[in-house]
Amino acid sequence: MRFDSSDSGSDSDSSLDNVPLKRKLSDSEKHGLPTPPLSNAPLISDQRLSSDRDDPPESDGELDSVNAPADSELAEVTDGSDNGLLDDKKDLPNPKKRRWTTFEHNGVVFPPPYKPLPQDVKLYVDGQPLNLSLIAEEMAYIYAKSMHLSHAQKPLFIRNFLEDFGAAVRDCTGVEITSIERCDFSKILAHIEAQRKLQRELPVEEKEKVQQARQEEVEKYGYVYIDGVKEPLASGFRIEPPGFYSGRGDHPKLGKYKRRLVPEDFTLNLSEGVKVPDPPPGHKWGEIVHNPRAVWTARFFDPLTGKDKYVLPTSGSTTSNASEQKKFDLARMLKREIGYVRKYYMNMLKSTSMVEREMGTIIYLVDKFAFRIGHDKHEDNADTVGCTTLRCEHVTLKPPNRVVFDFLGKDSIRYYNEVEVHPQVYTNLRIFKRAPKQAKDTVFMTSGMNMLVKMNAILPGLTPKVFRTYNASSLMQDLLADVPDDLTEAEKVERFQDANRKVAILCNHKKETPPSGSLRIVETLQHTLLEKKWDLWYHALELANSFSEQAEALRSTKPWIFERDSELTDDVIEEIHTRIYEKKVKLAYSSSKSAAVAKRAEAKNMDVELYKKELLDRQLKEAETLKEKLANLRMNGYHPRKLGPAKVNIVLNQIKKAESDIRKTLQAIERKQEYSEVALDTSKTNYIDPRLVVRYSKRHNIPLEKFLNTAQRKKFEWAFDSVDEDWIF
DNA sequence: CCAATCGACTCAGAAACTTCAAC
DNA sequence: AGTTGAAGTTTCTGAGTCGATTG
Repeated sequence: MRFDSSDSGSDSDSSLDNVPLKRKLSDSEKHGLPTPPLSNAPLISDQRLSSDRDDPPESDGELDSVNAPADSELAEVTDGSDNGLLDDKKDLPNPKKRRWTTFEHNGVVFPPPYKPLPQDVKLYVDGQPLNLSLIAEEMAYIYAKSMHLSHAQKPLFIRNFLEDFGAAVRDCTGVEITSIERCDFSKILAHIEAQRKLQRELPVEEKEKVQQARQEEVEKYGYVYIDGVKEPLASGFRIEPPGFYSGRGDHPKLGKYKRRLVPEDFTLNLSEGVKVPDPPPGHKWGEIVHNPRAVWTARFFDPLTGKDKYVLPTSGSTTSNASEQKKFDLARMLKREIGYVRKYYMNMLKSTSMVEREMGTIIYLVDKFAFRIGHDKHEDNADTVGCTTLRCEHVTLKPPNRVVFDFLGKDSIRYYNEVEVHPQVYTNLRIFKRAPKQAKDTVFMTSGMNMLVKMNAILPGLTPKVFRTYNASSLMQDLLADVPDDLTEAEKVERFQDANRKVAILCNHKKETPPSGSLRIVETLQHTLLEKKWDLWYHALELANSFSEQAEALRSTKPWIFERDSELTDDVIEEIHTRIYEKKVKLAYSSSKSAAVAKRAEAKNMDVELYKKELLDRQLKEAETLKEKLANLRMNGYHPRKLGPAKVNIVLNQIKKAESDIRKTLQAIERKQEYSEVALDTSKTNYIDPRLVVRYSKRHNIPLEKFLNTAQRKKFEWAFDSVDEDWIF
């Protein structure tokens, strides 16, 4: 037992009194026992770093079995005079360091100016057309373009929109708009639709011209030359047009107007002596700076959010590749040290210092559930939380050691998970939840910033995010290792996707699902399923009617086959029958038109048209006969004709086929649904070490294209060569 | 000194756009 | 054989993290 039983689960925990009310680290707490001294002295010896097979035992990732490190062991790791991680830290991007000597680019692309609507296209308020100022009209136009989107339906969005748009309308017309219902955008909407249609129907060569112009724009503005090397920029070099704020979740500023940006809003970053790009005529750049410690080319202050926005090099650029690789190598470093790190924070869990105890608990959660750390944020943001900002209402305790987490995380994506935690973690959570709180009802007092300091003290370079990367990549590696060699390529691709999906679930990456049943493919599958269920039941009835040995045998082994599925109501069966009939008719028409039929006619030396017609007639007749037969079955209560002994085996096979079809269809539906809410791309692009993908591809000799799309392959080019099929994360 | 804020970067899902394939 | 919807891909910009700076 790692923890004193008197400590865990006991109400008499006297250290409760020590719960500090301030998010503040006193010196003694920071260095509180029983954790090792946390000076800047390196913690990790060379030997520990160089060997990844040396880790203290862990039972398949279960923390519960991790023992606290013996003092001697800690002493040993504390003693190391040289620290590989620390060395590595020297290579981390050092913001004080110069990143370039020459830094040259052509500035940014502004969106085209607003083109006024034709005279006869107006906004109507209370049935009256309004003569809007250019700016008010532009707002109306932009709103009309996106009014169908779901976030634009939210009352908050409409309220904020009406506030800003209403002011603009009042300024130019004196009309007060008090509700959106009084506004009629239909004329503008129709105009937008007409424009779109025009765009769609543009001749091919015109479309190509547009494409080419866009390409030239990319060539001119889409790159920065860092020390003479051409590096691609993220799409932000195209400046965002005016719009209405589209924050996620319940963001207080949803629907507020974002005005058009002008060159005066921008700061450009360039090296001294290079040509400053010409601002658009009649304008000046806000500021020109020479900041060699940063790689952004342009920046503007967004007055709505109060934050700076940057134009930066994008994936595939040298700087991005380097930090990408650094990120994964740091995560690999954590993998090698994870035994040590886990012991360390498991030790903290029962510290007499409440701050230490909190921090241990936080690291446990970050490690085990891949939570983001969470930082304090300003109130006029959506109410989302990370680990250190969890409030008591987000954490429900269920004795003896189950916990339900239910909160909105980044992008207001809901995290819901009921889990088992280590008993000590459970005890700690109970103490923290019960402790008297200041204004905010947060579970923990420690801030995310304090956690950064703490983690860096445990392992230089370690941050909360590293746990996410490490756990994602590590899980991916384990899951891929389980894939046997003798599967087909398709199966191996599927296994890769399944692994990818499990990683995405760990990271809680989600996507909006289309309303259930709206997917045609799911509907078809559901129909197929019902059809197969009908098949099964019908053939079972036939078999039962044979009074054969086989029927009796089946009745004793699989009695359920003879039972009518609860979904097969009379109405449903009638629908199934209609579909079967319609399908047959459709098939008749399409097959009679096929080239194969024409060929057959020629082979028989018959008139093709005549042959086709005869065939069609025959098949249509068959369809009618089937229809009647099915109708009769329904009418007389599903009594198929008596089955002769010769047919028994045929029907048995049909039953077998129906059974397997049902199984396959159910699997297909399940797979479809399982994938419908999970976003695979985010983890593939940001958390799974691309070298794992390359290794899998090489090991099973499957082209990389099956796993990564064009953009991802470009992004991960740096990983292609360094990896063989034995590479280990 | 240290908590709050700033600056610069990575991560994120929705929507738009493009291509593909099934009727 | 053209339409239509789904799947794949790109664009867009918002929302985090985290190291440095500041008051």
